[in-house]
Amino acid sequence: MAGTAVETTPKAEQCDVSPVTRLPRRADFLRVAAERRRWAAPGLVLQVAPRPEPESGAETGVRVGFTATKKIGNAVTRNRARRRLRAAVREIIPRAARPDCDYVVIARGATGTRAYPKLLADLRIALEKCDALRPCAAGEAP
RNA sequence: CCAGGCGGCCGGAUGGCCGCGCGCGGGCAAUGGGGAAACCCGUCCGCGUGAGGAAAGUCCGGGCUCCACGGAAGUACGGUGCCGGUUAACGGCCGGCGGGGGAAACCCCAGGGAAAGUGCCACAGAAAGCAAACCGCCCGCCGUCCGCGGCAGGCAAGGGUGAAAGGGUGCGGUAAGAGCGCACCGCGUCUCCGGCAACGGCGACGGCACGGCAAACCCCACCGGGAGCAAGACCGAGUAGGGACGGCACAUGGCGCACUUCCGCGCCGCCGUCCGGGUGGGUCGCGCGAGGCGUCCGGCGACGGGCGUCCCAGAUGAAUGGCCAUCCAUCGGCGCGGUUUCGGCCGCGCCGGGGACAGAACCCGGCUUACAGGCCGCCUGGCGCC
RNA sequence: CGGGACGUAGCGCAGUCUGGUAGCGCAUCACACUGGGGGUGUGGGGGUCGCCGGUUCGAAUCCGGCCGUCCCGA
Repeated sequence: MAGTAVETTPKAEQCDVSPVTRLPRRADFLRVAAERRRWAAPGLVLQVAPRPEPESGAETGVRVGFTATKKIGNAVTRNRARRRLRAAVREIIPRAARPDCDYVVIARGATGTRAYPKLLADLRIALEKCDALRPCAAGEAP
């Protein structure tokens, strides 16, 4: 499924990839959570909020933050969950997500053990359910 | 070969695709982007480098940083606790000593003081700490239904209670008994000897006087200022109810320096100038160190010293990864072969499972706890063979 | 990073300082009162005292080490 995006060269012209940066501040996490646009999949929870307009107008692409709480395990478990989510996000978000939003991905207990293709599917479905699919990529959804 | 004990070490490997942090070099992007500013930053390529033995728990000890701090004596509080050594230091470690366990190798022990004092020892038991006598034993006298009973004394062997009952075992001794006498053991005191010491040993004397609990209060000896990298420093915007400095005013009082005493010190009100708080703003602190490895010397050892060599993570919503393949170690099942002390063990093949505990956050020395599996060395005991 | 509290019956708590018997309320069970339910009364059952060691004759209690939960401060 990663191959489909690579092969669609003509589409890539109109649907170019957005650069992904991290969301580092607690205030941003709170703002995204307050928006209450969220979807819980078996492997992850996704929260979405429109990015506040930077008046200078320079878009920096989508911003993504990760959360792994103590509830899902010790430090090793949390690190592994966050790294898998990071890998999944890198594979999906730049092409499939609306570029004018901020995202927070929260790890769940199954994040570390869920089969990777299913984790990718979880993220796609969550984007769709949160109405955060990139318009031109909507038809590409499985 | 089997069983056991001790010490040390390792803790998956190789490859493919796609990525991350930091450092260095080069190209492109510049009149560049974000931001109030300090300050931070792109993209492409190459090279280097990137978690642990416990990085964990945060139980001790230090370095470092800031704060506090005048001195003396005593008190309080907390910790440690056989002796000697080691160390920057320790509650760690090493070597001894003593006690306990084990057939042995070896293992375990908060192991100072109970004749400084206070307290406790439930239940049971006559009696629980100071000597005493419930059943009992015995001489004498009296009575007698000849079983024994009473009185006056002597005794603590035996019984019984208990975790513990005023030394233990044996012989002698006696009316019965008793360290009453003797031997051995234990205990105490003293002399001498060995040892730096803890302690051990020989001997003499004592004739049992000294129950246990100090992880009960306590006594003795020694140690201890407080806080922690969110320490702290600088930069930026920028304020007063805070601070510093200068001037004026000023007490007899109040507060503070753990407590007390003595001496000592600081602060309090007004004006001016400068600084200054929060907002988890930014940068530094932030990796050459009680450092790693090798080797030689001293030491039983912990450890110390010399020489050579290496530079070895620095994130901050937090890099060190995601996915996959093969191999190896290994586990379960089946089959075949070998061996056996009939419990098993070893080798080969096939199928399936499948990587333990766990992630640096200022650094270091320990301790404690978790951990699939494996390797090496030494020691003790048993069996077999030569 | 620093500090503190708690863990005892199904639930909520005493007992721990000062060591020897684990107790109270609710719930639960049986019986009685009632035509039945509720309610009341009487009686009963139920606890590895978070786990592992140590001290002691004896540990829920004292000491040490682990585990878990919660709460403060910076």
